[in-house]
Amino acid sequence: MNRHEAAGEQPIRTAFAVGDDLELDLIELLFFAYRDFTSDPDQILSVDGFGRAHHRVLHFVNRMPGLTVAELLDVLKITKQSLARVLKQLIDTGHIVQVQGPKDRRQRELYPTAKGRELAFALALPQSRRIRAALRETGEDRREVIGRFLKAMVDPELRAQIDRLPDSRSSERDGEPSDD
Amino acid sequence: MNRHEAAGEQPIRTAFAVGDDLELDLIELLFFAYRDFTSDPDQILSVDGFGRAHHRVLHFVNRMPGLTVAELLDVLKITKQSLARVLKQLIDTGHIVQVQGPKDRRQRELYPTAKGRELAFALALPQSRRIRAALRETGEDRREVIGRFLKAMVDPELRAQIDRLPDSRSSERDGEPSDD
DNA sequence: GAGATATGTCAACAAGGCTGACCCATTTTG
DNA sequence: CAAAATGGGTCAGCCTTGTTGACATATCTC
Repeated sequence: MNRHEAAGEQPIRTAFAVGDDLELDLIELLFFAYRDFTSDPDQILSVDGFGRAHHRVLHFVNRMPGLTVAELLDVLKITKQSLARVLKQLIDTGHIVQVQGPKDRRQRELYPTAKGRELAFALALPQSRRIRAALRETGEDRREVIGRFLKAMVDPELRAQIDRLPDSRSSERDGEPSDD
Repeated sequence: MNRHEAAGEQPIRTAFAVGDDLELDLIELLFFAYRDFTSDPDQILSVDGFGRAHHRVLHFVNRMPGLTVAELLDVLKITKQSLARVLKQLIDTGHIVQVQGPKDRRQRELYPTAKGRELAFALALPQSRRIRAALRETGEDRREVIGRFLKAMVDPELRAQIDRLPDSRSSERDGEPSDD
C-alpha cells in the first residue's frame, strides 16, 4: 500500500518527452484512428460469429480472387494453422470456395461466392465512409498525400506486395499470368 | 459431392469493386501500415516478456503521469480486469508505481519510474523513426495534414480525449492553444 | 450509518496468434 | 521410376489479451 515508493522506485511526475524528438502525437493518433477504424466492421462481423481474422481473409480473397493459400499466408503474415481455423469457417458457411489449381493440382485457388462478396462489401462500406468523411475534413485533395504517407510507413520489402494488388480503380487480375 | 463448388456456391472470378466507391487502397494501406508500425516495439517487448497491452499502458502512464486507474481505463477502452493483469506486472517489475490520491484516497495515481520511462522511450523511438522516415518521403510539410486526417478518423466523441493529452511539441505554455 | 464509488481480485471463457508433429496428394528431381 | 520436395490440411497444446460476472475492501458523500 505504501511500500511501492521504496528505494529506486521514485515516481516521475514530469510529462513524457516534452522536448524529446519523439512523434508522440502521430503515434497516439495512429492508435486511436486504427482502433476506431476497425470497430465498424467488428459490429457486423459479430452477427455471423466472425472476427477480425475472418474479415482480413475475406477481404483479400475478394481483392485477389484466385489467390492460393500460400499467397494469402504471405499477405497476412500468419501461420498456416492460424489461417486454417478461420478459412475453414468461411468455406463451411459458403463465403469462400476453393478450386483446384489448373496447373498445379496441389494448389487451392480461393474465390469468394456471391455471399462472400456481399459480406466483404458490407464490411468495406462503413470503413470507406469513415475514410471519406475524414478526407472531407482534411481537404479532399489530400488523398494522394495520405496514401503516400501510409505506404511509406510499410516495411520497404513488403511494399512490393501492395503494388501487386489490383488498382482499385482499374483493371482486374484474373487475366494471364505474366510469366510461366 | 465433397467438391466445394456445389450448387449455389459458384466462385466469383472478377476483382473486387472495380468501379464501386470503396476506399480499398486506403483500407489496405491502413492495415499494412499499422501492422508494421506495431512490429517494431513488439521485438523489444518480447525481451521483457511483455506484450502490446503492456506497451499501451506504459505509454499513456508516461504521457499523462499521475492519471488514475479509471482515467486509464477510459483512454484504453478495455475492462478493469484486462488492465489489472498487465498493470500488476508493470508494477511488480518496477516500471510503474502507484501513489494514493491526495484528495481522494481511494484513487491510485499512476506514475512511471525511471525504468518505466526508459522503456517507454525505447519503444517510442523506432516508431518515431519510422514516422519521420515516412514524412520525409511524403514531404516534411505534410505532418499537419496527416495529423488532421488521422484525427478525423477517430470517433468524434473520443476526440476530446486526444485534445486532453499534453501537446508533445510546440508549447502552449505561452499562450492559447493553437486551434486544431 | 447507509450507500455510492474506486480499486482489486477470483474464475471462467473466447478469439486469434504461435509451435511442433504428421498426413496426403502431387510435382519435381536424381 | 523411386525418392524427395512442395502445397495443403489437421491434431494438440500453449500464450496473450480481450470479455462477463461476482465479490471484497477502502473511502467518500449524504
